[in-house]
Amino acid sequence: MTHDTESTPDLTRNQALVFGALSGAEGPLSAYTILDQLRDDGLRAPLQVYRALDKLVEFGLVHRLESLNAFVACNHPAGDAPGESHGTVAFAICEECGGVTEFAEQDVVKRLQGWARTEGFHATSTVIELRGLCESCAPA
Amino acid sequence: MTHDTESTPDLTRNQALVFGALSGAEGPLSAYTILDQLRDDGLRAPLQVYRALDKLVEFGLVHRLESLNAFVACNHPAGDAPGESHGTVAFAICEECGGVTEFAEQDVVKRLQGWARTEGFHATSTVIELRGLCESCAPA
DNA sequence: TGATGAAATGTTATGTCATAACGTTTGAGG
DNA sequence: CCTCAAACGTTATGACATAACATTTCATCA
Repeated sequence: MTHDTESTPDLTRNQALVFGALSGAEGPLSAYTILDQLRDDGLRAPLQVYRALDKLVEFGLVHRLESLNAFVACNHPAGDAPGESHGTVAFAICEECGGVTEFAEQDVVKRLQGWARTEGFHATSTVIELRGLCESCAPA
Repeated sequence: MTHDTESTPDLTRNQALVFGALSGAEGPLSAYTILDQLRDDGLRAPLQVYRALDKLVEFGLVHRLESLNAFVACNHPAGDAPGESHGTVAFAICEECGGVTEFAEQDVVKRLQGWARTEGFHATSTVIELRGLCESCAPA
């Protein structure tokens, strides 16, 4: 144990390898793409990657993009305290360059929570993903 | 041609079969579940279902739930003119009973559009899905 | 009427994403 | 040291989706 008030937990070897692959990537990666990149590091089966991904998502270090069946390293743009990190975030996914922008729109989340409250729906997770073209890739 | 100002287009046989299966279902169905239900009607291959689904989604009669890899018949709760039907809608998916509630929160959409505008992101589609427990299934 | 072209269809094969089930290894704490 | 939970390794299988190619349907129009 590396002592640890409540920050990022120690990663196991496989978790570190998978997180490294995602951190170094320009965009989202599928589990099988990650596996291919890590063959030389000893990973051999999809399950090794999926198990690491499950944990990394649980730790909040990685996000799963539902509309892509792929994963990205978390990159929320600024101040988050160690204890309680982020809540719901949204993603803008460029279909041209593959780039993903993570953002938090508190008003959006509040509105959705409001709807849920009035309907008695108890949300455990929320998916918000925009698909389209980023500024660089959009036609002039 | 059944003349047609700009309402729902005529469906082909396969499209009608698939739409019928989704309309009759209590919750979302996967393409393969639909296929199984339509074997007796002559459907034999996944592609027949996927092609029909593509069209139905294009027509706005069916929605794809990204976080479930499944499909539901559209059921937006009220007034929509024939010409321009709905824009972005959101879904609340109960993980206990499988029920799906479709809803439109215009403020949420506006906020996301606002973010996109300021970032220069040109969204072509938007996914909003809440996962959790519906009122009936939530613990007392 | 009958040529024609776009859309839909039928079929086989394959690609991609994800987990079940089993046994083994690792390592912190008693 | 023992023990137990967590992580790991491996094989097999399940679930979701599309490529490629041949054929049929049917509204349009010369």
